This record gives sequence, C-alpha cells and structure tokens, in this order.
Amino acid sequence: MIRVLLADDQALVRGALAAMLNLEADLSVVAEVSQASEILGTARAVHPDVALIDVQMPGVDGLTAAAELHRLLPAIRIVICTTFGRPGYLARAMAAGASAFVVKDAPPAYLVDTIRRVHSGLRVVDPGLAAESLASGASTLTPRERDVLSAAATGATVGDIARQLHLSAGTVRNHLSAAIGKTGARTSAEAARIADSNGWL
Amino acid sequence: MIRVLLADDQALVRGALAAMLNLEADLSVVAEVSQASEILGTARAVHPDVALIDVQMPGVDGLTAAAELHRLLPAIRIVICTTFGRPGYLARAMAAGASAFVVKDAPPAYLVDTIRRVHSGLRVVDPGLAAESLASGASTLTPRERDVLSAAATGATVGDIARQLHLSAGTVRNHLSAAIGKTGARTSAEAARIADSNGWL
DNA sequence: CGAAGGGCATGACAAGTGTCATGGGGAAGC
DNA sequence: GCTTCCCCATGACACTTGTCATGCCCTTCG
Repeated sequence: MIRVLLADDQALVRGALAAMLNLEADLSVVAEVSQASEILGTARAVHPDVALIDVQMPGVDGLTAAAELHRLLPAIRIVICTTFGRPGYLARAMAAGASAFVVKDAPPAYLVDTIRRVHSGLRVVDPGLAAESLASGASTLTPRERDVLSAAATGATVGDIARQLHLSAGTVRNHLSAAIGKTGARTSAEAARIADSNGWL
Repeated sequence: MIRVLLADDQALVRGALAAMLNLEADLSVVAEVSQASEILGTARAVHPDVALIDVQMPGVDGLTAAAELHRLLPAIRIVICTTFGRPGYLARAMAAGASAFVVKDAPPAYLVDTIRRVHSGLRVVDPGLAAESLASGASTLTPRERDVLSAAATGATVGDIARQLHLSAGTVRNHLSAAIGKTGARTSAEAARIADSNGWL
C-alpha cells in the first residue's frame, strides 16, 4: 500500500484528488494539508511514502516546501503538481529534489501511474515540458532584477518599487531596463508578464 | 439519480471531480468535456440534470457557454465553478442564468450539497462572495474601455493597442485614462490588473 | 425633437519610462 | 592581485504615457 500525503490549497480539488486516488487498490491518502507550511510537520507524523504537492499555495510556495521536505526527510518521494506548465517551475522542482512533475492537464491515469513509478524509485517528467524547459533555458535574471520585476508585475510604478526596495528610482530603472533586454520585452509590464509565464518570479 | 455534465479544461481535476461525485449514491457523471464549445452538443446528447462548468477554459469561456446553454436548454441547472472568487464572475454567472456559484476553495461536501439543492430548484450562492460582489459593485467600464484594458493586460503598449483595435493612439490613451480613473489605478498596467482581479475583463 | 452619453479624434503639456555612459564598492574565481 | 560580475547610484536624453480641453458623429431615451 502506497501512503500518499496531499498538499493543495483548494479544498475541492484536494478532496476530489483524494477520492480518486483512494479508488486505487494500492493507494491510500493518509493526510491532506492546505498550506505548504503544514507539510513538514504532517509528514513527520504520518510517514507517507509519496507527497503530492501543488506549486501554487498561499504563503510559502510548494517548491520551497518541497525543497525543505526533501532535505529533512529524503526518504519521501515528491511529486510536484501544478496548473501551469511553466518551464522555470520544472527546473526548480527538479532542483528541489522532486521525483516527478505533473501538469493538471494530464489524464488522471497518468497521475496514478506516476505515483506508482515514483514509489518504485523512478523519476517521471513530461517530455514535452522538459523540451520546452530546455528550449527556454534557465533564467539569467539576477536576484535584484527578479525583485523589481516581481514588484512591477503588481502594477507598481518605478517610484513605488524604489520605495518598496529602498532603492533610488534610477537604480530601479536600470534593473528594469536590464530585465527588459533579457526577456526581449519592450516595456516593464511586458517583461514582468514574460518572466512570470516562464516561472522566473 | 441526478445526472451531471462536467466541463473543466484540466483533465486531472475533471477526472478527480468525476470520481468524487460518482462516490455519491444519488449522483452520476454522465459526460465530461474539456472545452466550452462542446458543452451544448454534449448536453443535447446526454440530457444531464445539472451542468458543472468551470469559468476558465480555452477558447470560449465558461460563462459565455453557460449563458448559451441556459438560453437553449433552460431545463438544465447550471453550477458555475471557479478557482478565482472574483465579484464580476458571480454577477455574470447569475446574469447567465446559473443556479449556483461555487469557489474551488469550498469543501467537497459543499459542492455535492450544492448540486442536490440546485437539482431541487434552489439557487445557491456563497454569502461572503455575494457580499463582496455587492460591495465592489458592477463594472462601469464601457465596452471599448474593456477592449483597451484587455489588450493592455497582455503588456501591449499604446501603439500596439491602437494597431490591434484600429484606433488612433490618442483615442487609446483616452480610453485608458478613463479606465484608470474608474479603477482608481495610477497606471494602465495597474488598471488592467485591478479590472482583471474583479472579473471585469 | 433635444439632451445625454459613448466612441472617435486631435493637439498640447506634464509626468513617467527606457536607454546610455559612467563610476564606486564588494564578492567570487583564476 | 587582477578580472569579472552584480549591486547601487547619478545625470542626461528621447520617447511614451497620463491628463485635459475641445469637437464631431451616432444611438438611445424621455
């Protein structure tokens, strides 16, 4: 019996996934959490074989939590599950020690199959997404460029960002200009959109 | 036995929801579709009692499809289901003839309960979301303002938008300026973000 | 009909943004 | 120790954006 821990912030999706997985004779959902911060403690308590973790969660994101889980409890296999098949997410998931990466577009049988494979020690990655990930390449954004882009993505002006990050307006413009160049965008708003859609923020 | 039609673009979520609903003795998922454009034809073929429709779908969105379904097959009760509890979505869903509006944060039992209530002729709306919807009020954006904001949301510049909509740059600036005023934003990027988060686009 | 309001447009001004050149300080690597 | 790269900053310039006044055409509505 493969013991599964479910982490997803949307109760409806989480419950539905649990129902589906429990239909499989060799799978058992032994815990459900709605926040990334609860993953570690729950994992210590219930000793799951596999943790199915969503990327998008309030507070700490799933990838960060996955990295911590893998560092402290390496015996637990991690399957990262996400709505958005962003290349950057895949790269970060694998770097975090995940054994598999599943997009929510995939057929249900694929997820079940993935959990079984992962439990037997294999790594599972969607080939199409892997290709896209390699094609788009890793982000060349510097940490500071990420900071200003993240702020810009919320619609903040140069002045707002400068105040938020305690920088001069000129510096913010420089970082934004660099980010615009690297993303191939023509405005900071477009650069933020591109970086976000690649999972770089 | 309540016959349910499921419409959600994410195969994993769709399959999981189907598994969960089929566990209920009085519910039966009789059809699953992944695109809004397939809803009407499938509904005609299988005669469901209730249609559970996600807002976010590629191509035609769920709300538009729901309106059409309700117009042509008014006997079918419609439950709108969405990840984002945006006030505008609720308003548009009710205007489209939906009988219920469920956020994916809700507990699984709530969805099952909602389907039963809807089938018996009741309308079900999350009280918190209804309050928020009334508080934020309806969009006062004109159709043209929505157009330019939608384009701006993708990171397009004033010039880009002008070419896309076959307008002069000055006109685009006027519409954007009006939208900025109505949303209380300070830049077009922020206005687009606000309008989107309210479900006005 | 006449008024009101949305869509479209122009022109002009102030403010914000993108780019570039330039320079200082600090950390990492050969 | 020197180079390289990132971070931070300044200043200047061209360009884009946001605002406002003004006007015309059209549809809707009392």
